[in-house]
Amino acid sequence: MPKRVDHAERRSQIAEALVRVAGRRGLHAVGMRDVAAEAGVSLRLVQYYFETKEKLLLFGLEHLAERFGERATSRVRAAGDSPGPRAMVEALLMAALPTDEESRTFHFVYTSYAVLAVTDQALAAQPFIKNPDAAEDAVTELLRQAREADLLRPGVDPRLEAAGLLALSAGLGTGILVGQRGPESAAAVLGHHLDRIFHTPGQGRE
Amino acid sequence: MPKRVDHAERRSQIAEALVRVAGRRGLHAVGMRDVAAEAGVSLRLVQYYFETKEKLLLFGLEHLAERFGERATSRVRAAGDSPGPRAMVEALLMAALPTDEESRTFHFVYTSYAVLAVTDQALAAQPFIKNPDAAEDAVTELLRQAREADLLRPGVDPRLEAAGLLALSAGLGTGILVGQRGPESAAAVLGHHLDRIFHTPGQGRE
DNA sequence: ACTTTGATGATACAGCCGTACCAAATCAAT
DNA sequence: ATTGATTTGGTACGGCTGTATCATCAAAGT
Repeated sequence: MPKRVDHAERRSQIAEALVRVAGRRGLHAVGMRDVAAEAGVSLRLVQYYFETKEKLLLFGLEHLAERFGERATSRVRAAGDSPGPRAMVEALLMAALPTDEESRTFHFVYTSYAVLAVTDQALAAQPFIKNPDAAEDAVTELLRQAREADLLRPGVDPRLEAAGLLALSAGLGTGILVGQRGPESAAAVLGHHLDRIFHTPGQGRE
Repeated sequence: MPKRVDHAERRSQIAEALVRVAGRRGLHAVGMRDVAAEAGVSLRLVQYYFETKEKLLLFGLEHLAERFGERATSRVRAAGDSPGPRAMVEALLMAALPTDEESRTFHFVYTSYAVLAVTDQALAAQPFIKNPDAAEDAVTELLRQAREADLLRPGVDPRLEAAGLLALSAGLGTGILVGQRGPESAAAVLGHHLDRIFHTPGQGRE
């Protein structure tokens, strides 16, 4: 048979081009031609791999979520060989904050998707419930493990705190995005709440 | 002289039409023709009061912020004749949560504006820094008053907690918006954090 | 080597968008 | 009644959008 090209990789390349241009000019302002130009291919090729724009956007969202997942796990691994629950939770939440350019793009484009998803059923279907729910489950589980290891202050409800931490991180993130708050300030607030939940290793009281 | 019409009121009527249709179909999908139809006027009239779409959007944002301010103060007043700081803070934060249709529209359209503002300098200029900063100042001041009245648990930093509460409320709000979380769940998380900050009136411990 | 199949490029089509222009009503106050 | 602000209607222009059509080019297997 003819030419062999890895379809999945081509689609990923195009999807990353979509994310890049969306991060620069906003998702609402992204056209097929922009994506094609950013990816360095022809408009026709974008249509060839994604027949319609809706499918492109959908795949772009999946790709974005996947890339963020990789980033998050990479951050967690960078926290040490066998990081404690606190370090893992902190790495997880900090990875979601738009501090550097990559995470800023991620947060921005993802929020744009979220806004679109409110009125677009096709977008809302999968990721915007399943994805944060998974994160909440993960953090909840980490807090449970921490509680068993007696790393938490007494009276801490893992599920409630996990939900709060994630919502807090999201809110701080958009605060940074719109320029209301600096990354340091957001990190300080987040750190304060982690201190509130976790015992400080060395001392009993802060 | 000819017909006397209150320009400010007409502009407000059109702006509310903009908010309504934006709440239904999304801000990105709003056109001048849609606004005109929703307001029950001609397209020409919309151009008459707002020469350009950008000015219409700008005024729509100001109008939205103003309307939300009124709603918030009304909610605070509804909390009682002389509500305690906790009731005021709670009313403030709860007013921002998209529970009923009105607040849902507000939160949705406002978030849409925030996303637009990231790439649109004209939109970002005023409201997205000044506005939340004012809210943070207000909550901070309320917490300070509460601390002086010995209503807070020891070791509470008003500014830090105010920033956290507002970011938390914003994050929970978008969580509700995208369908990840119910209003009750969000209210529970928020209430938990208020309990954490404020003393429960009757008892020393929860 | 050639054909088949995949990949690519250029062009064109409707359709909607914001904006603009023109002409004609409508109505209150002088 | 004249004046002038207000409102409406129609109509049209570029420009952009997503999508479709046509033709072409490259490679792999019988």
